[in-house]
Amino acid sequence: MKIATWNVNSIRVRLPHLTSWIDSQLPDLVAIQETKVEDCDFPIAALEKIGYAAFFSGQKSYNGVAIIYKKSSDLKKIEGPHFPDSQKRFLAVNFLGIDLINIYVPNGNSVGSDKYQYKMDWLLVLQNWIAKRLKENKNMIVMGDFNIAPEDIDVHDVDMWKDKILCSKLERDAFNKIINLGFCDAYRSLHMKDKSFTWWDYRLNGFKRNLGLRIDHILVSTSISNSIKNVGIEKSLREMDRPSDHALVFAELDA
DNA sequence: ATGTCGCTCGAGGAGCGA
Repeated sequence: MKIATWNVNSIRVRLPHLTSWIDSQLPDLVAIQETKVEDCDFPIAALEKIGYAAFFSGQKSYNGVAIIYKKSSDLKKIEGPHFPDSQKRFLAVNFLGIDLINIYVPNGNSVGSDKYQYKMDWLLVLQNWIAKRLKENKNMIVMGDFNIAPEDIDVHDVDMWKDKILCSKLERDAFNKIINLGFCDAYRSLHMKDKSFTWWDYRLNGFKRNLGLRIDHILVSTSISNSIKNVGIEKSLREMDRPSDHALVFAELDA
C-alpha cells in the first residue's frame, strides 16, 4: 500500500501538480490539506479521469481536506470528533482494516495568541478521539499537516525557531502525547538522523536556501509499524512552477 | 526585509491567513 500526504495550498492552483504525481506514482490513497474550495467546487472530474475517487470536506477560502483513492478500492468514511467549530480540518476513512486519518492542524499564528490556544484545544480533542478510536481498531494511520516540528533536528535554524510557533514546548508535548498513544513517526523510523524538511516559507527564498521545517507527518500505529517499507519526501513537487509551500510525504507499507 | 503566495470582494488593490 502506497499512501501520501500533501498540503496543496489551493487545489485549484495545484490540480495539475497533483494529478501528474498521482498518475506517475499510482498511490492507493492521498490525503490533501488546504484545498480552499467548497465541496461543490472540488475538482472530482479531473481525478475520475485518471481512475481515482475522493471524499472531501471543504469550505470557502481557508482549510479544507480530502482523501483521494483508487476508484476500485473499497473505502468507508469514519465519523470524526466533534470539534468546537466548523473549520474543515479532519477527514477519516477505513481501508483494508486500517483507519486512515487526514488532519490539517491549526497553524497557531504565534505562541500565546488566541489562535495558539485554539490549536492546543483542537489537538486535545483530536488526541482524545484517537485514544478512544484505538480501542475499537488498533490499526490506524494519522497523516497530514501537523504544523508541528517534533524535534530540533526537524528545524533548519534551532536558535531562530526556539520556542516559536510550530516548535514550542506545548506543541511538541501535544505531538508526543499522540505518539505515546501508540504510534511511530514513519519518516523518523527509517531516517533516524536525517535533517529533512517538508515546508519552506514562500518568503526569503526559503526553498532555495533550504530554510525549512518538517511539519507534515505520517504516524503509523505500532500494531502495523513493522510493515513500513519506505518513507520519503517528494521535494520535486516543491521545485515545480507555482509550487505549494509544502512538499508531499509518502509511505509504502506491506498491507 | 512588513519579505510571498492564495483567497475574497468586486472591479483595483487592500486585507487576511499561512
